Amino acid sequence: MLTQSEENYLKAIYSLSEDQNEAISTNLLAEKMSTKPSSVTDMVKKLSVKKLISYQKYQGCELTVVGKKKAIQIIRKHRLWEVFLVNNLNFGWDEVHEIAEQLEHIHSSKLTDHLEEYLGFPKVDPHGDPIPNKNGVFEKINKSIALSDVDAAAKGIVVGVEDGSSGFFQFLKRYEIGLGTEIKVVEKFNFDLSVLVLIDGKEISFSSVVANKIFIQIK
Amino acid sequence: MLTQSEENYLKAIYSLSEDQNEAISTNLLAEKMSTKPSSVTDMVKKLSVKKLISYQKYQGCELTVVGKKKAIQIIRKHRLWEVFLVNNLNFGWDEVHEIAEQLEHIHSSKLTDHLEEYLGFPKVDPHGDPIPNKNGVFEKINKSIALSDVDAAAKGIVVGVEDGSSGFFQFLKRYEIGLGTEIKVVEKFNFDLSVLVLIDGKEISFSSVVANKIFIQIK
DNA sequence: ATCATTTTTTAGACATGTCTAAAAATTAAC
DNA sequence: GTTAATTTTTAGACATGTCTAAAAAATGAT
Repeated sequence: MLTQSEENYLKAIYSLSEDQNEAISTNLLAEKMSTKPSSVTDMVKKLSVKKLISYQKYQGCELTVVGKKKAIQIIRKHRLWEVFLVNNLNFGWDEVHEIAEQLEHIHSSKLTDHLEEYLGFPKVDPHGDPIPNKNGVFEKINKSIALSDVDAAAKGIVVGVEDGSSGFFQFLKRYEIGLGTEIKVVEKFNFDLSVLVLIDGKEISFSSVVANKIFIQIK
Repeated sequence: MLTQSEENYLKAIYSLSEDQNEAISTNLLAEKMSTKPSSVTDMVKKLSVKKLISYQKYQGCELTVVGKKKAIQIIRKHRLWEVFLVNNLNFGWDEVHEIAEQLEHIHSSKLTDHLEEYLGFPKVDPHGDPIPNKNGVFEKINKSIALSDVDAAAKGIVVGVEDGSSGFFQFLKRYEIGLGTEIKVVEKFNFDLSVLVLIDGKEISFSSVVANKIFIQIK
């Protein structure tokens, strides 16, 4: 039986491994876990003994097949609980994360499976992230994301805009933006939350109001 | 924020306090918690510093008003989750305790309240135990219990029998047992799970099959 | 009222998961 | 390719919650 801390490390390693193919460095993992590198070294040794990760001194760590399965099962629980909280208990999608962080550590696969069935075998959670099935299988979905939430340098195509005033649609028309338009985020400005983007070779600055309403899918 | 261990101690002290009015002794609490008296002493000191219990060396402990409120809130969560597991997720009433022991430690009063509403403000859990409301108020219910589950020396009146074969009703008739009949449990035998009871001054031995089907309410 | 038994507490230990400070290994710079 | 900067590990510490063994207090017996 894994402790909550061990489970959280597995989840963090899994998450970081999605963004890069190499082994996860101690420092990177420490930052992700909001802890110190020395603490990470200790934990990484323990998980290595348990064969959940492979780890060589100074070489970072990687999930083993077993470790990856464990991580996916935790993510499965997290996302199923988020669906329950939003769909059944009327929580907003933005307030469920913290509670799901706790619920994901409940140990009972029967509970998870019954919950999944009760929810009607949902494919994605309220944030659009895919939910692994009982066997850990899930589809990699390129979910849409608001321009305001995209990291700088990201490139994608417009897959949706928030239904808004006709003024907003005029705006989109003026800049020749529609579904399928390719947008690249050049820079983001924190002082006013505006976003500088590149569309068809032209640089345009979007206010945060606009950036919140345009959704792109990153390729 | 209380740790799970602290919460479990509060719950145990509350539970023991229901059966007796005096302070809870260290040994009794140790047995309830399946731990050693020395561990209890340590924890009891900590809870005392936090003003959740009153404790004097060698004099046992008692919940303070604040401690009692915390304990009741944990029990509230436990019982609400049991209702959810049985009513919504199709668990049997006998397999939910362990899972509820985990769920009761999720920290979010909003979650508890939303869950309660979602379940339709149930008054009792699947075992017939009352569920405290948001303010910790609940009715003390003398719930019915099968003869097979009653402790020796308990006395009560029959409030129900499980619907069974006509042969069972013949049996009840033969012994002049019906709703309202007073039954006292004299002794229980583990080797065959039979129960020796006293009805209207006569001693009768019930097989476990029968004891499972007769429900009494203890006064 | 003293002695024996039981209960409870203390003292010291261990495991988990964290930290700081210092040492060691790796990587980068010239 | 040696030095400097960075990364990572080690060593030792601390808090939590547990334990064992021994001491202290309370209870019970005569």
